[in-house]
Amino acid sequence: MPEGHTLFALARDLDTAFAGTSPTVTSPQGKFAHGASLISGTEVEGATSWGKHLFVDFVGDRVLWVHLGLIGTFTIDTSSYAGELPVVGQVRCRFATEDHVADLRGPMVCDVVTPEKVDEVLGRLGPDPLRLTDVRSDPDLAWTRIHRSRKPIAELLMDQAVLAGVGNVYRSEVLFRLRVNPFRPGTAIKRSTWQAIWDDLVALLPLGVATSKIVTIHDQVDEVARALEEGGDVRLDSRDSYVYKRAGEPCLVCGSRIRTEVVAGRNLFWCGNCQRRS
DNA sequence: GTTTAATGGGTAT
DNA sequence: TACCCCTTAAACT
Repeated sequence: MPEGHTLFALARDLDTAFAGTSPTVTSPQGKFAHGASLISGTEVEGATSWGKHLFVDFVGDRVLWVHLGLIGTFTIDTSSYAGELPVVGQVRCRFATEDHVADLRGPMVCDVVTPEKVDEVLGRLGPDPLRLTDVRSDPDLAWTRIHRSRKPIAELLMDQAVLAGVGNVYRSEVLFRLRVNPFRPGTAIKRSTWQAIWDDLVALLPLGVATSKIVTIHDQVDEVARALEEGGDVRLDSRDSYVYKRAGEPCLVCGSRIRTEVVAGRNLFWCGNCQRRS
């Protein structure tokens, strides 16, 4: 269930759990047996993410490269019996120390690679709104591709070479929040509109990291942002969206029926009445 | 019990 | 554009 916020939080949590340790790495399911043997017992230097890609750095220039795809999960268990945690289901890769067990299931990519390969992967990815401090995360890099492309903006937002980390929920929701017509070609999008989309993602994704939910409804965004500023507990029970998965229901703003159509291979949701901006 | 959808993306046609 | 892969839970029969 991964968009960029999920991977960012996962990298942070893996880093906390395993950096400086030398976990036993196995492949209970067997499909990663060789890769696991290459890194098992080696010290973890740290874990980072870019967009939907996760990298776990090991001493000795070996990197575990993971992409969860549509259905992958990577869960960390910190129970006191973690070292004896039974294997449930198809576990491609397990990290285990005395204190923690992390199980990877259903990834699209799980490979041991070199730092050079990581650079190659990063080179194919656009700016990540969660990595603002990195020089590679310049929104102008995305703009260069967007304003030259005749593809609809709803498709461009999903293109990881344009923008890294946005998936099917954030694209529908951010386009609604900014009232942008999802079918406008990149060539028709105003620069100020792109800047507004980027700025909104920069604001929204950290809320996703903090809550493990995609928060886009304005009231909830305000509530979570305030809680974060105050450093308090960030809790959010409901999981609402303006348009995502609400086909046929009334728009929360104008009451029109929310529409849906497959764009870039996934179900796009939008309000035809509210979203007219270019 | 079987089918489908799911916050993804690569490769072939 | 179509097909394929990966896993799981919910929606079907």
